[in-house]
Amino acid sequence: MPPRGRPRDAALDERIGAAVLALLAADGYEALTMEAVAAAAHVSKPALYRRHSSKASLVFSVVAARGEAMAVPDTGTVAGDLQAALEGFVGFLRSVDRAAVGDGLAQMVSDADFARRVQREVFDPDRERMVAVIERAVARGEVRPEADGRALLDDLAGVLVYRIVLRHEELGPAEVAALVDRALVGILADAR
Amino acid sequence: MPPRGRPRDAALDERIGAAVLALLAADGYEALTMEAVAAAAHVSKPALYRRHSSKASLVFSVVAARGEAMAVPDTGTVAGDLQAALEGFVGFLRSVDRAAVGDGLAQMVSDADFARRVQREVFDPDRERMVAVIERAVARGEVRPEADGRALLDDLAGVLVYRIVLRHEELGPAEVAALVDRALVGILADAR
DNA sequence: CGAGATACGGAACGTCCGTAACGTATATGG
DNA sequence: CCATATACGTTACGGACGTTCCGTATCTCG
Repeated sequence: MPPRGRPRDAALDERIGAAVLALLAADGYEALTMEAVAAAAHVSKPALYRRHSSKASLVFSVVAARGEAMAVPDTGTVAGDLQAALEGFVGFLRSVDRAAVGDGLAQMVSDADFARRVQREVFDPDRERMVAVIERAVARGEVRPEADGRALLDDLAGVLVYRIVLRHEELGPAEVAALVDRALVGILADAR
Repeated sequence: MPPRGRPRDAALDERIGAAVLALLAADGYEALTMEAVAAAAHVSKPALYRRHSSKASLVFSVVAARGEAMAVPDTGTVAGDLQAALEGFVGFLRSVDRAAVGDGLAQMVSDADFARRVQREVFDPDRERMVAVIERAVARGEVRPEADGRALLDDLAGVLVYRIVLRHEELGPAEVAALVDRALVGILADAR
């Protein structure tokens, strides 16, 4: 059965999304206020809060909807693949508005539902795509088959978030390579 | 030469610290407001902000000053030491007020100075103490001497913060053991 | 001893988030 | 057609952070 009362106006969602992206591009997350979004989208503030329970959730929803999936590299070796993917991830983490990330992380920390949503909509899909890198390496005989690819990728994601977002480290190719080495040394087939 | 004008009253710092701890214990970080701190400490709000640039910074300063150093275990094996230390760290991360952690992380993300301070006052000292665990293992011949202990410990800290604080995972001893395994398999001396 | 610099308390202010109240509009179901 | 449920806009409000102003107090330097 369809919902009871007056349906939501889908045009408002589009205007809201466009307004968020425009304001974000113009002045960044810090200067983006809910009132400005409402005004730019020609929408009332209550209509905004009916759709998005907080500023962090609003921005996340809009950006995640437009977000592109991570590209899965194929360089021929698992080390090369991971290096390329991680450098891409590093670049992404550095390109994002820090205030937005901070607010989003804070929301994740104290709101488990929001954290699960971020996980499901952003991290899990990318991780599932990246598992192919490990599986290919196993098929090539490069990585031992009992290796836990998902756990490895989770570890790498955690370390990168920690070092780049929280510690403000400038992670260059050499540091990424060292990280890949530490992650792979235990699961490569050619025991050294 | 001593500073020019009227000196800060150290008694205020003490009253502020006591007030923060009392309010934190009573109602948690969420309910703690700057005005309540000022009132409980019999201090004006400007005096509060002269000492601490934000609520996150205030609470961090007070809590970090009372914070105890992490205990360095000595179980006889590097795996046992890491297991014990990480379980202690897990318990600590779970015992802390989530709202406070979220606010603190957000501050770290967008304020590099604050992030460095947290790093220097909390993470670095514990890490430096924990390096002894790796060095003992190297001395015993359990771990290969070229292993980078600090990098290993940073990796572990990053993964735990990511999984517990951001992903809300319930990390039991088995998961911690699996994590320790993945971290150690590459640097143990008995190549398997 | 005076001048300058800084701290203190009190009070008010600006800004922003998120919510509530109220009247109007648009859908479904009987 | 009418009752009910929900959406929408306008407006106002409450709560909290962080700042500013002002008069007063307490230091150091000349």
